[in-house]
Amino acid sequence: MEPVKVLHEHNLKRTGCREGIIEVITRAGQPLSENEIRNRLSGNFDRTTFYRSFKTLQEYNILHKIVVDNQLVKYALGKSDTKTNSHAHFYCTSCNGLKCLDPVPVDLSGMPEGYVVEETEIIIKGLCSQCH
Amino acid sequence: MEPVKVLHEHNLKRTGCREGIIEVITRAGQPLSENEIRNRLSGNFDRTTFYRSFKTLQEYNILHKIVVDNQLVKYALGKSDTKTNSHAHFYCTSCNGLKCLDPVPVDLSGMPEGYVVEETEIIIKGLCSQCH
DNA sequence: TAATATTTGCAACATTGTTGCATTTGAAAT
DNA sequence: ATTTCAAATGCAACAATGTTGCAAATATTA
Repeated sequence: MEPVKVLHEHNLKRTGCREGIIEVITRAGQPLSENEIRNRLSGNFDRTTFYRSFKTLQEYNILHKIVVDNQLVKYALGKSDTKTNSHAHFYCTSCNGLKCLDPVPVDLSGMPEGYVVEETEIIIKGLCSQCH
Repeated sequence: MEPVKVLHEHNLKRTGCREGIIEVITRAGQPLSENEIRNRLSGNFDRTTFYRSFKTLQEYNILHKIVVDNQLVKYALGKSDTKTNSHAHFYCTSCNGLKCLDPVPVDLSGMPEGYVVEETEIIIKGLCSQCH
């Protein structure tokens, strides 16, 4: 969907930074890091503005954050989801690319007594089809 | 096992920082952050030394790093493992405690064509038995 | 005890992220 | 079209986590 529409639907102001982020990630078709996004954007935004935009867009489930090995952070469109069916992410250790996968079933029958599960996060590492 | 023995077994020099890290995490019985470790240690070590010790101990599979939501980093004893049976971690969103779980089966039958899986990481979030 | 390869501490720097505050701006109301 | 004002921005400063280079200190081995 058009970035403008997405923002309007959520009653968010239309700003260059927000629009740009959505558009760039949409066009790339895969999660991108802050730098990857910045390099693809025409406008020049302060880092604070970026982070505030990321935060807002995450709060409205317009995008979600993925962290691999800490220090490698990328952002993807859509909301991340929960519980036993986790929205998983694939990380290619060769090209550093990320890919959102369909939910991967996780067997939580072995959880210890008294623990309540609210959400699961899965990072699957390996080689993507390009790098294999 | 005694910290000294662990180090000796891997032909690592016995230093206060390495010994202390192993001992403190062993005693705590759960993964600890850099600060939690520092506060429990008697000696006062430079942050660089800490990180180099963590690195070495990880290379020798004496401990492993766990990252939650990026920015929350903790260290645990033992090696983290791989593939379809992932050594999972439970994160309590109330007390911020971490717990290493038994391997949790992950169904990777839905992986796209041409992708090679080398390792999976799972963070399960929720409430621990104390906080429930 | 002496030799030496490792480890340490310090300084500097990198990345990711947040907060406070004054200024600017998008969009609704007039 | 202009006014209004809450929301967004830019800047400066700071925090957490982590790395690199280099000289000084130290653990083990001979």
